[in-house]
Amino acid sequence: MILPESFYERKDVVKIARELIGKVLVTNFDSVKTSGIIVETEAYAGASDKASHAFGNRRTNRTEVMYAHGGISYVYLCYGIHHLFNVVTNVKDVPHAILIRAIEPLEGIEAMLERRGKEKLTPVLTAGPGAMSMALGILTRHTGLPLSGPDIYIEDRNINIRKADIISGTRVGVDYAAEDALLPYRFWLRDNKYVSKGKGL
DNA sequence: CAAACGATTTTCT
DNA sequence: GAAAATCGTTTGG
Repeated sequence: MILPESFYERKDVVKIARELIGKVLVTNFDSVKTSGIIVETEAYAGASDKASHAFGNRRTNRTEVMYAHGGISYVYLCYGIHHLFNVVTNVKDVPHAILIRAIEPLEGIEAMLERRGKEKLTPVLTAGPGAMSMALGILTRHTGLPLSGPDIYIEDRNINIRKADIISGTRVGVDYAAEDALLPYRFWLRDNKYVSKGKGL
């Protein structure tokens, strides 16, 4: 089933980030369906999180969509090249978001290989937020779309994930956030080949 | 209006 | 392991 809006509108962004592990992210652009199991996420707790674009309730054109109610997408262009896909959570005016960092490919692998210019299926295809977005065809113009479909949505397919296999740790690429860079806001599946290496660890 | 920078990935040494 | 690629957003004049 497709996750309902009530799933995203809860107030504990870290808990939602953990629960997204094992769910299935699906995109359906231009009649091409691609999907994968979410194996890595990071929580960004808005106003109180120095690593978040919305730290201190900073409000700009770019971050505006984070202040909407939960259940929509937030896509941000990083380093002028990479499109990073986030899920907006919590209620209106609370800018929480979850970065989806990696998936394990399920459907539309051929299309993903073509989008990435690859020939063989390797973890590099979708390990890492920029690579994953490109494989799924996600662009900045897809920001603000509802995650209830039809273009993009997240499903619960009752994939069995053992709680003990969900590992938490520090986030990647946010060293500048001082003490907030130490928070255990990153979650991933133990021993999964598609989890990005990040910089540390 | 001009300048600096980033929630990254790829490629070269 | 180190450095480049590359552009929208943000910030300062």
